[in-house]
Amino acid sequence: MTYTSSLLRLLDERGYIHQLTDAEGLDKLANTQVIPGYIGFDATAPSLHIGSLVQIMLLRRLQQAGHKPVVLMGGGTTKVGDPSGKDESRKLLTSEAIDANIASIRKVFERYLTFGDGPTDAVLVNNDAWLSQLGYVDLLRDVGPHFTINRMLTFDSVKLRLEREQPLTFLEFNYMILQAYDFRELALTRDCRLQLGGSDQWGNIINGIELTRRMEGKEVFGVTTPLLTTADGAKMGKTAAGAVWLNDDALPAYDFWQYWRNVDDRDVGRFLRLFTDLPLDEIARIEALEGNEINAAKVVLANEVTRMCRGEAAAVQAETTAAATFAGGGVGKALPETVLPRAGILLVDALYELGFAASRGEAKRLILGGGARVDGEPVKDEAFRINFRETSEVRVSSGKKKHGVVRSA
RNA sequence: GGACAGGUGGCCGAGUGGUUAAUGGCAGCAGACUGUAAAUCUGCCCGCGAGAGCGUACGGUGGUUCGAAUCCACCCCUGUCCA
Repeated sequence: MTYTSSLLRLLDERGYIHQLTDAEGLDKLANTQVIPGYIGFDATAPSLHIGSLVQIMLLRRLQQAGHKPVVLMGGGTTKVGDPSGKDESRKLLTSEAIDANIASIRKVFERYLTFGDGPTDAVLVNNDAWLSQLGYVDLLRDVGPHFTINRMLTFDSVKLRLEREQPLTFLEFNYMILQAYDFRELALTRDCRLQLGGSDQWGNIINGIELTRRMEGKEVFGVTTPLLTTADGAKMGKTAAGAVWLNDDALPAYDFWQYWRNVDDRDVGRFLRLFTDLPLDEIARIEALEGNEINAAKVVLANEVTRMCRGEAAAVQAETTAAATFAGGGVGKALPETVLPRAGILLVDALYELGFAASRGEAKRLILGGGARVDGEPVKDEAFRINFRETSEVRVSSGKKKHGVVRSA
């Protein structure tokens, strides 16, 4: 359908919409009032990674379209553990750790959203505030009648575990109930009318909608985004070094920039629409570039996303460093760096210290496999020592993409 | 509580007494080709050690044996069915 509200038009044309519960109803509502809409985020780590970036951008779009973003931090649900997260060891975090995580994660949201007390200003809430107040019997009586086990068993997260014959604890089984309760709570206390989320959250969102309707007689809506995979089918955001974290202190800006610079050709246009504020006609123009020229679009993508997430200075420095490193064969400021004693050090140790190899053995194999370079020259001798005769800094590379600097002490 | 089936390296999954640091696949890293892309082909893929080698590893603990992921005992965990 064609939407009349600026909100749904914006989301639609930039590729955020996978499913929505009542397109017409939501479209109408978006035209008549400011809609507080929320998305839930996990608080198990001190930083979110780019797997959550669509969701963050979604809240940003909500605000851009004149509505109110509500960031729901799952401080309470974190204590229970999401069963869809495979069988991850749900280590029990202390309340202090969870609070610290939330404070850290908030910093990223502040780059994407405007917080405050105004009608369309973003707010951040923690579901621990209400979940930890719940009494078991009360909860059972209030919420229990609205869920049937029959239905709960049909949920993918549950079905998957059962089919794979993996354990699903009762604790985890309750996760969906608490999530549904969140929607009802936010609808009641903050007049939240909309929950957004990834397509894997569809079931949870529906549960919340149903529960809110049954308990409060209130109509609320849900929107999901397509599950974001890279063009070759992998889940987004995992690299060798681990997740692509959003927080500065979790991943250097240079590496963050490089992630975007290296996306698959086929992903460039989609990512530009989702993750940058560039106008659509501009995106259409640069994503049409072919062959080698598509690289220019990737640089734009990297610059825009890094600027938004890490700030202007970080983006500029990352680009400068990349240019110097790849085009000039030189050394840029933002490369990883390690300082080692003057007396000639083993290349093996340098690779290890720079984080290009997880162990010295791995570093050796890298050298023997022909992947190590010193100042651009391949080195195949695993006993190679770096000497600082001429200069006090040497460029050490693992493969063609990972570069670092070794300085003499 | 009982019967049966299971627990192997990041994941999946072979292996039922020795030549097994453990077949194969996925993921990952590197090389070639390229455009810091994709696809393809090749090599690597527990740790320490220059090396010979040493250490650690097949749920846990003991045991049998010259020798165990493989056999035995007990325990823990998971699944299915029964009570």
